[in-house]
Amino acid sequence: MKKLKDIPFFSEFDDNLFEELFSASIFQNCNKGKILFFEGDEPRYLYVLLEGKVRVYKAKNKGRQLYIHRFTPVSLIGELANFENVLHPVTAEFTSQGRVLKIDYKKLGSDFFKKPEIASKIIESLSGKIKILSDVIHKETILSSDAKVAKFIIESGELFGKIKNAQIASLLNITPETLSRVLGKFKKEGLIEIAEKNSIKILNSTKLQYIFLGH
Amino acid sequence: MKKLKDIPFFSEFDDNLFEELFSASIFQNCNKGKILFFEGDEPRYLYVLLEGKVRVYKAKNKGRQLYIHRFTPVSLIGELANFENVLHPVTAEFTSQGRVLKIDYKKLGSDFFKKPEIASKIIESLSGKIKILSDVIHKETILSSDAKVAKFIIESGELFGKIKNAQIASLLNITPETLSRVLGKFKKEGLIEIAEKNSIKILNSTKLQYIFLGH
DNA sequence: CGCGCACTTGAACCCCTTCAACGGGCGTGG
DNA sequence: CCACGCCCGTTGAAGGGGTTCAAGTGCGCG
Repeated sequence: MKKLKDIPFFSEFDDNLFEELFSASIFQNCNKGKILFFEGDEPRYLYVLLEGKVRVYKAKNKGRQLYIHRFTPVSLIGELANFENVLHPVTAEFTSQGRVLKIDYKKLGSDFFKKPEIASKIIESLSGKIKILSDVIHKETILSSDAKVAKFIIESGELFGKIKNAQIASLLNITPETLSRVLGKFKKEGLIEIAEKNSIKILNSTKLQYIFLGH
Repeated sequence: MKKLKDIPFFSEFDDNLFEELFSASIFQNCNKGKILFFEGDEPRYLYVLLEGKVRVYKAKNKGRQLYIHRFTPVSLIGELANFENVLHPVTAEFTSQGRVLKIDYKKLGSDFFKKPEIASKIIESLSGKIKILSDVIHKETILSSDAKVAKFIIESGELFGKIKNAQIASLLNITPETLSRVLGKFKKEGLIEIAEKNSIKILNSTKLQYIFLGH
């Protein structure tokens, strides 16, 4: 409880609030691979991610996954299903060692979420998620693979060489083959070049930008 | 102002709240086709849809649109862009005569949204939107056209015959040709039949269900 | 009766995936 | 130090699902 108060997320909470929150919650350490909830699960808890990384995705055909987002501390996870009383629309899985505060929200008073400090955290978290989902929609339904890759190179180009291309492909929800072909094309057109250790150097960022904005 | 209080949405608000809200707001009557904001616009107002219908969509290639949702009264529209301070991710357009309350949210006190009655409306609205967006993601990235159509027949089958198939196709974000082919296939497989005035009769709802759930 | 609009049908095409084979670098073991 | 094997990225060819474009069909309404 001492520890919790040091976390910026909770720092504005007063002691009563803490008492109530804490009495309905437990801490849980999680290993890599731990599933907080599966897509389609009945919601039971609200999670506050305190340490580690959590990947959120939906299941697609043939065991493939639609990558949605990677959460880092401090984030609220799984609150939608609670407020809307629907099944979890996604699966949440730890991709590293970590720790969550697991809140049995049914034990909380019904007006707990109406307290300004809490409500404002919730609003913040929900809007953040809408933004994430809007982005996913934009990427998955509007952008071509070329555009996705161009965008990724500009925004997160430094990741090339640090993680495997197959992982990048899965962040972009495309196949490694497609990623390879697009990179090949960009290289041939002189937009980028592959430097040592598979890292990428941007040669023509204007044109890259153009690709992901307009086609 | 009298009128406003009769609307369930506002009925819990006390007079002070009303005063503040009202001082920052104007009513606006809107014709069919009126655009509240375009995708990419800087957010300036928060809208409360009081009458009429508002269609929300994103622009795709070649003038096509990605249909997201149709709002009916009473709904909050455009609040995301305010809270997250991002550009509007969608376009909002009246598809009928209607009326909005247009709130210049910058005129509101910074803690206006922290008041329990308001916060709780906001939370409600935001969670509703997350649900909408999750659904869009599910439909657009997981479901095949067959599955989309099967789902639509089950959930909104009564619309066939009432509106044109081309309109249904655009709700499903598929082309009229695809819709026609899928309906033809379902008919040939004995899942549905076309009754008078282009309406649809379900012959095998189990199998339809199966198509949109599992493939 | 005939016109027009909506729906249908066919063929080509596009984008991406899938499957399969290949190639190249790197570490490990001989 | 070389050779092997493995992993990862590459490349090619085929396939699939939907769109696009164009032509055909049927039906209601004047």
